[in-house]
Parts: sequence; C-alpha cells; structure tokens
Amino acid sequence: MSKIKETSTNFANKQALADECSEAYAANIIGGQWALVICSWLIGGKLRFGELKKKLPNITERMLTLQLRKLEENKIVKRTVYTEVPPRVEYELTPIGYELKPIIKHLEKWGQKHKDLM
Amino acid sequence: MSKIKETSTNFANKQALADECSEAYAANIIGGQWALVICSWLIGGKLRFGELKKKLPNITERMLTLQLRKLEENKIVKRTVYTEVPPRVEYELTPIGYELKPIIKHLEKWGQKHKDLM
DNA sequence: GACATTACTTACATTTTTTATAGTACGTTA
DNA sequence: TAACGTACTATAAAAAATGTAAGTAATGTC
Repeated sequence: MSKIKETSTNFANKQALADECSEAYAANIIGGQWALVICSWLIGGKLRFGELKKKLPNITERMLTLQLRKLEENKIVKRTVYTEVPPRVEYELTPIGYELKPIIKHLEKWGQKHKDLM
Repeated sequence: MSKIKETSTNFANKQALADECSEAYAANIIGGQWALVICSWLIGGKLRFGELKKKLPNITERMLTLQLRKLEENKIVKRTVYTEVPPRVEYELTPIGYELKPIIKHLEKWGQKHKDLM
C-alpha cells in the first residue's frame, strides 16, 4: 500500500481505466489481498480491530490498518473510536459498503464453482 | 506477474485465504490491473490480440500477454491460434468465464453508484 | 513501579506487479 | 531482397503491495 505515486504511468493508467470502466474503478476499491474478506466479515456486523485480526489468518496489524484506512477513505467502512483505555475501535460497513453483499456472495458462489472445475 | 515465489509468506497467505474464502479465491483470479476489463470486452465476443490491445488504453503487449496467459491458465478464456502468416490468435470466454458477466455488470453498477457518492 | 491491554505507528526489507524497450519468426508483398 | 504485419519473448527497471519487527500512549491492576 503506502502512497501511490501520482507521476507514475501506473497511476495514469489506473485513472484512465477507472474513468471509462466502472468495473475497473470498483476493482481498484475492493482490490488488494484483504479488502473483500474484511468486508465479508463485516457483513455480519460491527467488529473491533482485534476481532477482525483474529478472523483473518496471518494478517499483520500493519496490513489490517492499511486496508481499513483505505476502506474508510473510500467510505466502505465506518470507524468509530471509543476514547477508553485500553482503546476500543469498531468498524462497520456503510450503506454503500453493505451494497457489496450481493456481489461478494456471487463471487463466492462463482469461486466455489470455479474451484470445482480446476 | 511473473512467477510467484512459493516460499514467501505472501504466497502462503494467499493460499490460506483462498482455501477458506471462495471470494478471496475468486479475487485472486480476476484481480490485477486488467483482467476484469479484458473479460468485460470479451463478453461481447471473440477478439484478436491486436483488437484487445486497441481497446485497452495504454496496455503494453507484455501485460496483455501476461494477463491473457493467466486467464487462459485459469480457464477463463480460450485461446485459438490460426497458423497463418501473419499469425492470428483469437480469445474468447469459456463457459465459466462467461459466468462472470452478471458479476461484472453488478460491479459496474456498484462502481457507478460509488463514483457518484464520492 | 513493573506490567498488561489495545489499536495503532514507524522504519525497513522483501515480494509481486507493472512498465519500458528492444527484438523474434515467418510467409507475403513490393 | 527488403520491408510489413502479427503476436508474441527477453531483459531490465520502476513502482506498488505486502511482510517483519519494534515501539508508542494511556491507564488500570498487581
């Protein structure tokens, strides 16, 4: 993750693609190793940082943070901080994030079918 | 693209995720900068290498080759070579590839909606 | 006062993906 | 005989994504 370099060809290509293809735009948002899986867990309801971490096998705290930040930036998840000690932070899907549900379910079915085929 | 290093943590994580989450498995297959867009063009019917290239703004021949190879390997597209000179190669979706259509359409709609929101 | 808890942050290393550029094979056509 | 068109391959380099390891803040408990 980290910052994307706005002078790179890659950046320009992503932009151009996203501009004319909404599915590429969408793919940019929910792409990445963990984004979809995080969303699919959040479909079941709010989860804390630590709970998510437990559900995602082997994810590092860094990656989880980065992905959640990206999802938050894209208004897919909402982050709520409770100023307690130790801190408590809850994540939940926004309405548009929740609208990914049918897509995720469909992808899941497709993936299963594809797996059987291979 | 190129080869993925089977000893890396990243490889192990992808495996583990794909094993238990079919949506992550699916994401691995149709992930990458161009895969979805290529598929979405192929939904309209067979296309030659050169035709695809024209439709994809700025893609390099190398990337197009790599993505098509990956899609072929995953049985999403079928490659037909006509041994003529100059050569002619046609790409088309397989049945399972074609089943991505509703997902792509759905993603497209979602992407459009999301775009409006931002 | 040391320690545990939680959700991070930071610096750095490695791996993977993408881009850049040049070159190839091969009959056909000029 | 030399250039042309097509669908590639080879090699290198840049950029992006992911992983490793350590550290932080605040406070309540031992």
